[in-house]
Formats: sequence, C-alpha cells, structure tokens
Amino acid sequence: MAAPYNHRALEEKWQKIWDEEKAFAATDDYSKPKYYALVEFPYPSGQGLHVGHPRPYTALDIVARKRRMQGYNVLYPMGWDAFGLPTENYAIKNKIHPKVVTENNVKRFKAQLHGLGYSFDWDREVNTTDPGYYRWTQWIFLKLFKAGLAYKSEMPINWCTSCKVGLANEEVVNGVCERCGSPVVRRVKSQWMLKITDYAEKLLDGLNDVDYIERVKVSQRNWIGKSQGAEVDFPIAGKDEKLTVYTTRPDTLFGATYMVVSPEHPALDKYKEEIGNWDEILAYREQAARKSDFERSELAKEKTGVQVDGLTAIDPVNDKEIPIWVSDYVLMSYGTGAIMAVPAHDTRDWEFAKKFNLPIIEVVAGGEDVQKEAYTDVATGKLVNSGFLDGLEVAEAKKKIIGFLEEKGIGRGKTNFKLRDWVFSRQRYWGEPIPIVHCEKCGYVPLPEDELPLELPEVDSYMPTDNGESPLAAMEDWVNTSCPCCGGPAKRETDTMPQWAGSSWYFLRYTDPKNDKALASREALEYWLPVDWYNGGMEHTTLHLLYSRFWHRFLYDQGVAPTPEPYQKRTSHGMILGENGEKMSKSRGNVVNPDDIVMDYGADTLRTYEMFIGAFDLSASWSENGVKGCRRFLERVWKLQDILADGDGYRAEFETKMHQLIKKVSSDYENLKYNTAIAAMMTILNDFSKAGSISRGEFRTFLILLNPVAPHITEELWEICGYGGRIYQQEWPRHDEAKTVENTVELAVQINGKMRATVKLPVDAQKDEAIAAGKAALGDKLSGNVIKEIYVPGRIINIVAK
RNA sequence: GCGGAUGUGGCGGAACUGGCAGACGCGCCAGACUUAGGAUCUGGUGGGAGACCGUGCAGGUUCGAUUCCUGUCAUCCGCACCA
Repeated sequence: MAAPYNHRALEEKWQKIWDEEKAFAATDDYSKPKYYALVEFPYPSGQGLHVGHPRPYTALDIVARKRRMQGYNVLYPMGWDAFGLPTENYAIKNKIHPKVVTENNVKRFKAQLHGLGYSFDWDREVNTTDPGYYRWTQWIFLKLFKAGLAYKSEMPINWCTSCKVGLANEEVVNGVCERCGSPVVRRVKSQWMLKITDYAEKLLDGLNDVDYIERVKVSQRNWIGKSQGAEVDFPIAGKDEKLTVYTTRPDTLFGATYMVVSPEHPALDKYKEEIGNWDEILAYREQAARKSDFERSELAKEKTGVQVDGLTAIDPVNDKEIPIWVSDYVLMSYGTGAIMAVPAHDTRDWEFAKKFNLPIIEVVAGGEDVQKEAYTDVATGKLVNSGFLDGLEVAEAKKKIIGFLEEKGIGRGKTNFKLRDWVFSRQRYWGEPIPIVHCEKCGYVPLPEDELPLELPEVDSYMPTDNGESPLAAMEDWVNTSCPCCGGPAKRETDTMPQWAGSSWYFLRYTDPKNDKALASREALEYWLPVDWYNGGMEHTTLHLLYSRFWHRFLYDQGVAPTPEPYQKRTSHGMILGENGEKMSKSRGNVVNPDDIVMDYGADTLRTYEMFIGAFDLSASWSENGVKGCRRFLERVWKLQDILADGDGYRAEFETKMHQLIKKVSSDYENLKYNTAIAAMMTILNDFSKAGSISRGEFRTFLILLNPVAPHITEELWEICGYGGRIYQQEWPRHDEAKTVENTVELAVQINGKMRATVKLPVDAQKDEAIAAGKAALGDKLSGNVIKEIYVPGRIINIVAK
C-alpha cells in the first residue's frame, strides 16, 4: 500500500529540487527553437496573492512545461510592476519608505507564487522600481522626447480629488477615479503628453497581423475609433472667416439646416463683440465647464443649447444661410469642435432640432417620415433635394461630393480618430522620474543618456500637495540643477511617470535582464521576440496592451525592437468570482485566500481546480466542493501506484484510449481547453480503476500528460515508480493518428431522425452492409415504406420511412 | 444608443466541419466497509407512470439542428452626444 498523499512535504521537496537544478531556466542557446510565454506581471499589493492570479499563471505554466518537453527553449518569466499609488499611500499612512513596502510585498508575492510550483525562470525576475530597470524606462522616454513624441502641454486633465493626481482618460471610469472611486474633475495643468495619436493608424493596422482573440481586437479598434469623412468649410456670413466642420456624412451637406459649435470654440471669443447674447453664451459655457464628462453624458437625453445672435453661416454647396448654435453635445476634443447639423439623418441633430424647432430637410430617401424620426441608414437610400447629387446612392454621393469640395477648395476628405494623446505625468513620488530639465534659456532639455538612471531622491514626506505639485517639488537640492545644454541654472521635472510606463516594455527586458549596456542585447531580442503567447486581463485591453504596443512599435521604428508587434498571440482569462457569484471583495466577505487552499489541499489541487473550473475565457464562481473534487482526483491518481502492472507498452484494451488521450490533452492545452483535458484524464482514470490495473507504460504516459497541471505529485510518482530521471526532462508523448480510431464503432440507428437503436459496425463498413445491419437492429420498430436511407460512416444510420 | 459575449439537469460545465444532448466534476439517492463518518469503495441520478418531451422563446432550412438562417426576450461586459 502506498503511503498517504502528503501534499505539503512533497510539494516543498520538489520546489527545492527544481530550484537547485535550475530546472526551468531559459538558456542562451539560440540554436534551439524558442517559445516565449508571458503572463502579466502583478502589482505586488499589500493584500498578497488573490485566487484570481493563479488562473492565467497556471494556464501558461501548462503551455510552458509542455513546450519544454517538446524540445523548445522556453522563456516563462515573472517580475513586479511595483510603482504605483497603493504602495505610496500605504507608505504615507504607515510612515515606511515605499521602497521598503515594495520589498516586503514582493517577498510575500514571490513566496506565494513559488509555493504554487510555477516554472518561472526566477533568474530573470525584473522589478520596475529597480533603478537598473527604470534607467531604460527613462531611456525610452528620452527617445520619445527626441522623436517629438513627448511634449508638454497646458491642458485640462482629469484630476482625482482624492489621489490628487492627474489621470489618463483610460483611468477615468464613469466620471470617477478607476482606483479609488472618488470624483474626477477637470483641472488645467501643464502635463507631459505622449503622442500615441501619431501611431493610431499603425496600431490599427498592426492588429491585422496578430493572433489576438476577437474581442480584444474589437475593443482596440473601437478605442482607436477611426472614422472617415470630410472637413467642410462654412463661411461665416459677412466675415472673411470660415467655420470648419468634420462630418462622416458629406453626402448630406444639402440637408444641413444649422450649425453647432462646442461651448469652448475659439470662434465665439473672436466675435464676441458682435454676438448679441454674449452674456448668455458665457453663462452656458460656464455651466458646461462645471459639468463633468460623466454628467454631460448622463444628461444626454435632454439636449441643451443657445443660439448665437448676430452670427450665421453659409452652406457652401447651396449658399443657404443657416443659424449657428452652441451646445455641449459637440465636443471640442473631437473633430473640429464644430458640426453641420443634418437633423433628417442624424439622431442627435434630430433631437436638437425638435427641441428648438429647427427645420428638418430630407436629403436621403428610403426611410419613414423624417419629421418623425431621423433616417440614418447608409446602406440603402438615394439622394434627394441635393442638386447634383440627386439620385445617387449614399456611397457614390460621398465620393462625388468630396471630389467636388476638393476641386472647389472648400473641403477635403479627412480621417479622424477617437484616440487621444496619453497624459504621461503623475504628481506623485513613487514613479520613474522624468529625465528632463527645464532651463529658462534652453527650454526643456533631455538629460544626457549617460546620466541615467535619474534616481528618485530620498524625501521626508511623500504626501501629495493640494496645489497639484509632486512631492518631489519640495526637494530643493534635487530640483535645482544645471542645464545640460548651457550649464546655467535649471530645474528638474518633478512629475513622475504613470504606472503604465514600466509595463510598456518589460517583456523586452526579460530577454536579457541584467544587461547594463542596453535595454537588452540585439541578439536576445532577435531570438526571443515576438512573445509567442501573452495572456492577461480584459481590463488591460485599452490601457497596458495598447500602450505597450505603441512603445514597441516606436522602438521598432527606432531600430531597437526587432519586430513591429510585440505579441504574436493574446488571450484573456475570465475572472474568478466568489462562491455567491459576485466579485470577490473584502466588503462582501467572499474572498478566498490561495494560501489556505495550498495549505489544506495542496498547490497541485489548486492548480487543477482553477483549470477545471470552467471555460478559461469566461468568469467562474469559486466552489469549495469543486476543490475537494479535484483533490479526490489527485488522491485517486496517487493510488494508481498500488495497481501498477508490468509492461512498458499499452495493453490492447487501452491502446486506442491512450492515443486518443494524448491527442486530446495535447491539443486542449494549446487551445485554452484545460477543463476538458482534465475531464479526459479523469475519464481514463475511472477506466483504470474499473480495470483494476494500469501498465507501467500507460502510467508513464498518463503522468507526463498530467504533469503540466499537477507538477509535484507527478514528479513524486515518477520517482516512486522508478522511471528514471525527472519527469520534467521527459519528452512529450506523441500519438499515432491511425491508432486513435477504433476498428469497430457503435452507430446510432435513427428512424426519421430519432434514435431507435444502436449497432456495432466496422468503421469502414459499406453502405449496403450498414443499412442492412441498421434495419436488423431496428427489427419491428421499422414500419411503413422506406423512402430514404442515409449512412454517414462512423456517425449515423438514418432510415426515413412513411 | 453602439459594439461584444452568454443563455443546455439541482449546480459548474461537455458535445469535432450539423449526426446517440447532458462527457467530467459537484450535489443528491441507495448500498458496502465501519463504534462512527463530513473518510473510502460500488451502483444510480434531465423530466414524465407511459407513448413521449426536452439545449431562453417563436419560426425556417435539413433525412437529421445545442450547432446554420430570420425574428424575439433575458443577463453580463466594454464604449458612450466621437458628428
């Protein structure tokens, strides 16, 4: 009888051995085929590991382990995305240096991850807060600056009232701070910005060449938000000035019955002397500015606006004079901040026109009464009331009108993007210092590269200030410096970089993490890039994933990165919810601590359970009973050693099943179908139990297949059974396709599509034989005239009778 | 509103290019072994007494539909006045 399955002793034992043997180190042997598997490195929070973390880590650990056994040189690294607000806030509250807080948290995270038996190459661990690391983050920033892609701009930013920090658009969710949930207001501040908009087209096109799950691509495309249309110049009546609008429907130009400019539009200020109701407009502008973006869209149902007295515009295609309105449904930040309103064919314009009683003129026929509803379909409909466009389809009309506008010089085809530039400044201490010096004479001057890293100074207080300055601003010794350009007095930039900086290139550093001459050697980058498989959360689709693609593409253009795209394949995992189906949170009291599971059931059980819990890409509810079920499975695997039979091969009755199993498990591991792979192993385990024995050859294969999911127990059983060497060094089993099919199959026999009997037949049975056998099996269940006989070999026999 | 996804037993979930719906696990029921079992093992388990009925709902295509098509409802997740 086997000794009891003592998961604690055994898991500790193997983790130690793997460490000593450096079992999972990626080698620098560039002649071998490589495989780069990547999971998002965690933010080492004070809470420690969450049961959500192991899901993606285990999934790619399975892939990494399998690939190693298939002969690949595998890079599966881990590190720490350790700059960030929670650490800084904790440091402030507890008066501990954020560096110390980070060290402690990293220590804890690492111990927890280690205890789960992941095959990370710990020699390549990176930490974004390490000066040896952020030196290169700063270096990339300087490259961006020199390429004109980093600039400082006075602009309204999203200001979190609680964190006292500027946020990127992506970090504002429903008008509140993504992190702390406090209201976000607009504040004008001078900010470092990155010109991600210059890369909009490239980031969009690049999606065509990568293997990302569809919803990630769709989200990125929507976020980039490319639209094609035209700019049209509307002269202001009696002035030598034009209002330029952007429209995706230049074909409806004849239907414009008024114009709308956003409240902040500069033309208003320019002509304020002539605007009869300037006071009213000013009041409206103030009211709009007070509203947060959130309120603005919340109140979207009810349109508001003010007509501009004393200014009108001329529709350039028909010389009609139309009124100009101000409304906050037109945004200064998109297009030109002014639109032509075609209420007949745009829902928002229609609502506005109805409210303020403005005329609605149909120019595309095909819908219902445009007085009752806007007709916005672009696929069907012919132009009417539109002069030379009459009778054309929408698509043709667009082409023709753009040609006309360009010919007359009153408009032009134009592409727009929703994507905004990236607000790159944070008024915080715990981030990478921006390596720029401001000199009265020379302006913003980059630090020379050989002065990097520009290290964070020791400060007494990390408290943010109410005036919006970083805590670094109070460090006079540090702030006051000399200009690298003219040598005169200058001041350092005191804002730091956002957390997204360090994570925008970390996958490059893993390839050569100790290099102090470059962010990584050219050889290492060329060998390892692109990342073959990157898994991470959906929540990072428009943040980290887009930002890192941008940096990578930029580095590619600079000749630093070897490939235009960083990640060949991107998948996303679903969330792990609490037992009650709600998101795990302290306040809901449904948090499960992975340490407890590892302690009580073992790392292998936790790994198996998280993979078995359900479809990888969907969210799943935790179930303690499910955990027990997986533990029971491993217990039964453990007991197989008691019924081990001689024989290095597969016995006749198991031969087909073994080949099917190898095939299924191998492909399921590649296709995110871990749950069915485990189910298949459970099934064959039941078969072995029932048979009362398992041959040494069968067990050998079974253990290797299970190893990526449950590495400790399989390694132990491998040793107990004396197969020799370590299981992690074995070659991945191969299946023989010919042996995956039985030579006889049980076929369902149907009458009129309904299952009535089954029959055993050779797989290659001919139709006559099959039909005859099927009829025999049906016996007297078959009555009436047979109209049709269907036989799909290996699948079904169907007799159609009346 | 736009975009994406998901609806299958008591529960989590399977089902290849249309071919025996409910694999596997949980739970439950019965039995065995036990002083005992919340341990382990064995058997059963969609509904219905039955012919039959069953994959959100209503149609359609097909010899045959969880799978394809049309419409519709519900839930979840993004984005949200982007002209």
